[in-house]
Amino acid sequence: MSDSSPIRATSGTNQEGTSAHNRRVMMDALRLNGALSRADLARATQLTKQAVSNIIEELERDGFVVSLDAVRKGRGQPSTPYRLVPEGAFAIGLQIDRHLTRAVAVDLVGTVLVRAEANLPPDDPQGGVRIILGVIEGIRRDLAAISVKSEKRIVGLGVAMPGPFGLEEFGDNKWMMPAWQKYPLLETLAAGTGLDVSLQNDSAACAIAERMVGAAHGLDHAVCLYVGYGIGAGLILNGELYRGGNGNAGEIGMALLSPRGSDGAVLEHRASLASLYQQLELDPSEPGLYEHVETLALAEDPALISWVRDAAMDLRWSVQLIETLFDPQTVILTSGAPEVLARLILKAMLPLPLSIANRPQRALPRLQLGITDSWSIALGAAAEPIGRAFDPRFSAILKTRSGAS
Amino acid sequence: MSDSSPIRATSGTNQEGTSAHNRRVMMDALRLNGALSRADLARATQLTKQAVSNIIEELERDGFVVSLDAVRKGRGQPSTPYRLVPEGAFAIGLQIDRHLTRAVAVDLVGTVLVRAEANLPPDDPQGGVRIILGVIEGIRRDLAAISVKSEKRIVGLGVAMPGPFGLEEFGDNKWMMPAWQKYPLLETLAAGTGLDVSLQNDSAACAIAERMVGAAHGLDHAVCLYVGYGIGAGLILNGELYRGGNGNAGEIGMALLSPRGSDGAVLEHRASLASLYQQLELDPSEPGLYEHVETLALAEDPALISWVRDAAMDLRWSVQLIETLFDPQTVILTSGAPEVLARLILKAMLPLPLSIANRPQRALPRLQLGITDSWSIALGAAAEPIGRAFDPRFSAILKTRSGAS
DNA sequence: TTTATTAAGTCAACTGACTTGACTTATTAC
DNA sequence: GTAATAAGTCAAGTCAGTTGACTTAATAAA
Repeated sequence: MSDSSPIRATSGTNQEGTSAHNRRVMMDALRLNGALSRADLARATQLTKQAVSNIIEELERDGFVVSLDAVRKGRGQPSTPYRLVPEGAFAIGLQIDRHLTRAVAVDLVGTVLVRAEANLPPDDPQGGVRIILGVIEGIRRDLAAISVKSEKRIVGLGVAMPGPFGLEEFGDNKWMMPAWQKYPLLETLAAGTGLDVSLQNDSAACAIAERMVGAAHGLDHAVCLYVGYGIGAGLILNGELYRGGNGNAGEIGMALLSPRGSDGAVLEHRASLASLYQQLELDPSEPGLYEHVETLALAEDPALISWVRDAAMDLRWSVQLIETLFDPQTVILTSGAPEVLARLILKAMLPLPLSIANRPQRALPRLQLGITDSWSIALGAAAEPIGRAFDPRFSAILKTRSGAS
Repeated sequence: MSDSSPIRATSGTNQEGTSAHNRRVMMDALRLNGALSRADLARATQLTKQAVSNIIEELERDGFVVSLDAVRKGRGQPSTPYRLVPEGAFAIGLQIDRHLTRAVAVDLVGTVLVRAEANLPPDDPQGGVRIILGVIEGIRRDLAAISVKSEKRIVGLGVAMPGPFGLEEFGDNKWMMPAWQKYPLLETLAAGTGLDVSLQNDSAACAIAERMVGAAHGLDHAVCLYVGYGIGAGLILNGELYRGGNGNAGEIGMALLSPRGSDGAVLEHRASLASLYQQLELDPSEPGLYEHVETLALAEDPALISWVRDAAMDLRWSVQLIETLFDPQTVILTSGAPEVLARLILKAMLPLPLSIANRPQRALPRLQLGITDSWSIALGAAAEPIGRAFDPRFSAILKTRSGAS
């Protein structure tokens, strides 16, 4: 059938959607609050005790939750708390960078169980994908050694790489990895692994990681400012990653620094690690770069400190911008740089400019340091399929179009 | 019961939620596509013909939809299209500004049926609210004269006024109307009208209006740049107004123009109507201001044109910022100014700077003019309760906490 | 040491919104 | 004319959550 109906509408839903949502709600509540009894869950989710009982029973049968010892607390029958079973699900996360790839396997609660990395030939997606598939295979083997049933419980493969995606105008930007942009990466990986594959940019991955196990845990409105080779903002809005109309929301590195600047200078020209490398005349493809920068930061190298001071000026402006436009509960600074450097940058960014975030009673700091670990992007990539499979969200309730052809 | 449980969780749902969602989906589909048959609706929403039939029957009984004449189109039984009944619901919208208030009544499809305005005493919420309640009463009387059943079918009262809300730090900004910020406005209006009351800022109201009947109709990602006494961005993200963690998202007028500017200049210092009035030495409280500005704009007054040129520089920067951070399908320029002036500003903003919105095949212009009508804010305010009552959204599926006290 | 109170959790029948599959109706194409 | 096609209905079926009574197990009070 070549029936391409122009009618646009939101999907309807039915009992399946209800049930799927309620399962997600249960698991989300356990993730957020730790162990909870059926009665606790009933109160928290507004469902009846009976409904919760049925759902928990099913989740237990499916291996997603287990009961703990009953606890006595005051009058009444003791309650039996339930908690998530980490081995209930796994996901694989893949970071693809210019010169290397990192892959991790995580479990349902976001613990990294296996990790592996490999170098990538520059600008050669075909060769790169061969290497990547090998790495993933290794990860899966190691994971199977840890948990026998893991293969059946892998919910997906998340990929993170530098964005933006789908543009052709910015050909001069080396960090966009043009060769990779044109390559049918997702399809190839899906075919090669048999897994559902999803794609995020680096900063989105960081944001997802922060929400699952970091500073944004349990927050519904948080922005993750990622300072890497480029600069991006990962947006958690209404408890979910926001991607924008074309999947490129949050590309704050491309924000013009000033309305009047004739040079068209953008944030990442001055505050990204690329600009640091340039200023210090370092070769980004050099293997020992990370350690070298770490050493310089520890030694408070004057040239590096000078860059930090300049970059921090621009970054504090970008935080004000983020607060002004998104009004998040907190902004999280993450980076592909060593933790020492990230701390130096954060310190140099304070005090922050006045913004609508200056409110009398703040529960959270305006700016805080996120996960500073070179595996955080791969972790975030892996967290995405977990979230997609288990977090409560609108799209999970809706019926999905089934028939293809 | 003083039971303030610290357990946080998303609400669960049940058949009521399913049914409520599906009703909303039907009405949304009819709003977006015009008249549709039951079979069309079934295909579009993925529900079965039978489910659609039941829901439509119920909606027809409740007076939200009616059938049209059957239409023959090719082989098969002719289909009976249904459309929304405008008189199915009404809402009242209220704009509160420094010196005046405007109120409108709209119907289910966003047609303005009644309008009224009145002057407000400056900085006197108590006296102001008395006037406002009188205006609303008049509106309701006029509406009842048009549609007998209207009183039973008013779904809410939407209020729009300049933001941001809930801050105390920016005491010097006259346009924030500090006296009004402290006054328990919503409670008083709810008590005085017996209606559900909601609050938005001006730019959010504009965005809601654009989505219901303007340039953002049917779009899920659009940003409305509102140039009024202040400047704000109304954010439609994932098909819904985004409010941020504290309800102040989109306050782009407070964005710092540059990381290095020692003066802390923000966008609305230079590009808002307040800055225009200041530069032309006009008194904002003068009654004939709107017409005066219109005359100047029509005459292409040099001083005004000079301001337009300067403001446009800053505004095109802000559009680039919006595109970079939100990646919307389109940006809509709206204004409290006369249409001539808005057109002058828009023209002066072109060409727009390079951004991620420069994509090969764009369906929509990057920037377009929105509703330029001094009643658009009141219209948007009125559209909010309609959307809240009838648009498909996540929160409408979830169970709501019932018991209080 | 009872006995009352409180709270967790289960049982079994019920409800209601969508689904299923067969059927009716009304057109057009051959 | 007859077949094909599509809209829409009928009536029984399914299933997830609801309801209200009940059971269990603990603490507080008499």
